[in-house]
Amino acid sequence: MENFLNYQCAEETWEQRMFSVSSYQHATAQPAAKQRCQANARERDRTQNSVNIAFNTLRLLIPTEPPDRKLSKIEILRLAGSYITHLDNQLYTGDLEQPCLQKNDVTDEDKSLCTFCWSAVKKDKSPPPHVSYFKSPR
DNA sequence: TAGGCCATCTGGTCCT
DNA sequence: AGGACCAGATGGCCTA
Repeated sequence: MENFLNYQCAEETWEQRMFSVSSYQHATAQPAAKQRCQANARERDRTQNSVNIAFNTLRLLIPTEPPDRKLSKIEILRLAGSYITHLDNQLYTGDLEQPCLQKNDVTDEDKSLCTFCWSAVKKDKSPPPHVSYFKSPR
């Protein structure tokens, strides 16, 4: 029974899927299978319409270069955190003209500049080749 | 080809 | 009881 329920049903209705199993299984497992497919559909809908939209909404708030740069979900989360830190630094110093400095202990002169300040500072010139925009720690 | 990323399925837990 | 939420497993796609 467990094996029978362990199937994919994204592309077909549960009734369609029922035709591919034995009549015994069909007769005994139909209600459970239907419930499972309904639960799958709800979960699919939740992922697509709640989780992914939330990620997309968050993505729109993160400045990148280029603006439409593709970000993975983990990058969105990490950069959102970095961006909040960046805004917090600017709020703390009260000086929006001065680039905020990262609070971590990086020694490289280039890397001591906040990732998001790079965006403002380097708008007219490209960054050094060893510094990529919005690096995410991996 | 290995690794990263993603969508989907699944079963468990919690909530209403 | 049924739905929402969550995390693990799995398989497909893409890229270096």
